[in-house]
Amino acid sequence: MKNFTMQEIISETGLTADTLRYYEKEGMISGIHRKPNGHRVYTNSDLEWLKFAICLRKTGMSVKNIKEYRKLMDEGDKTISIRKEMLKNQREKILEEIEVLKEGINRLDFKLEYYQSIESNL
Amino acid sequence: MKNFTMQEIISETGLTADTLRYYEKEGMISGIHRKPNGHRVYTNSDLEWLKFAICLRKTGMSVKNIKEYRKLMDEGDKTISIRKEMLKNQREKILEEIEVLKEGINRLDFKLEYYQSIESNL
DNA sequence: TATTGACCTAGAGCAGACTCCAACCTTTAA
DNA sequence: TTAAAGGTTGGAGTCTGCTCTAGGTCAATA
Repeated sequence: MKNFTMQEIISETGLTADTLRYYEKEGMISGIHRKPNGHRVYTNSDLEWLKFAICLRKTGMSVKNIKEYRKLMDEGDKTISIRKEMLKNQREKILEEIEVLKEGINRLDFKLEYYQSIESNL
Repeated sequence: MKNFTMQEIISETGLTADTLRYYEKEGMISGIHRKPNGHRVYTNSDLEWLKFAICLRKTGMSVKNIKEYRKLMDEGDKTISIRKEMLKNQREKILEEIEVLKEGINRLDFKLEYYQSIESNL
C-alpha cells in the first residue's frame, strides 16, 4: 500500500495544504498517520476517502455533514443503513438542484433570444 | 400597472424583508419608489426583475455580479451585447455545474449499490 | 555550517450572504 | 388614546468555508 506526502495529496486532489489541514481539523478526515517528524502520511484509503469527500462537497454537502458521514464510517458496518439514507438524501438534493439549474438555463435562453431579436432589429 | 407592498413581494418571491432590503442596499435592486411615509412601493417591473435576479442567484451568480448586470440594464440598450456575454457566460457555468452534479450522482449510485450488496449478504 | 524546502501549530482574518437588533415612524382599529 | 400592524434605518452579528500569518521543527544540500 502506497503512502502519500502532502505534496502528492495536493497534486492528486487539487486542494491546498491549508484546506487539507482545515478538513482534518473539522473532522472531515480522520486517522491520518504521522512520520516521526510530525509530517502527515496519507494512505491509499485516505486518498480514496478524500476524493469521495471532495465529490460530496462539490455536490453541496456541508463540511459538517461529511464529517458526520465519516464518523459513521468509523463506527463500522452497523451504521450502513444510516449512511445509505444520508447518501440517498443527498442524491435527492442533487436532483432537485439540477432541476433548478435547468430551469435557470431555460430562463437564460429565453432572455438571450430576446436580446437576439433586439439586436437583429438595430 | 399594479403596485406591490413589502408583504406582497415577500409572498411573491419567498424572500424575507431583510433580504429584500439587503439586495437593495447592495444595488442588486434599484430605483424602488416610496410612499410619502417612506414605505417601499414595488412596481410590476421591479417584481419581474426580482424574480429574474433570484433565478440568477439560484444558479450561483453572486450578488455583486447581478448588481453589475443590473447596472448595465440601467445604462440602456448600448450595453446589450455585454449583458448577453454575461448571460452566455453564466449559461456555460451552469452547464458545467450540472455536469459536476451528474458526476456526483454517478458516484453516489455506485456507493449505494455497494451498500446494497453488503446488506444483501448479511 | 548555513540555508533551503517541506512540513508543523495555533490562531487570526476574510469574503459572501444573509440575519438580527434597537429605536423610530405612520396609519388604522378598538 | 392607546395599541397593533406594517413598515423604516444604521449597524452589528452570524455562519460557512476557507485562507493567511507567525513562529517553529527537521532533513538534506551547497
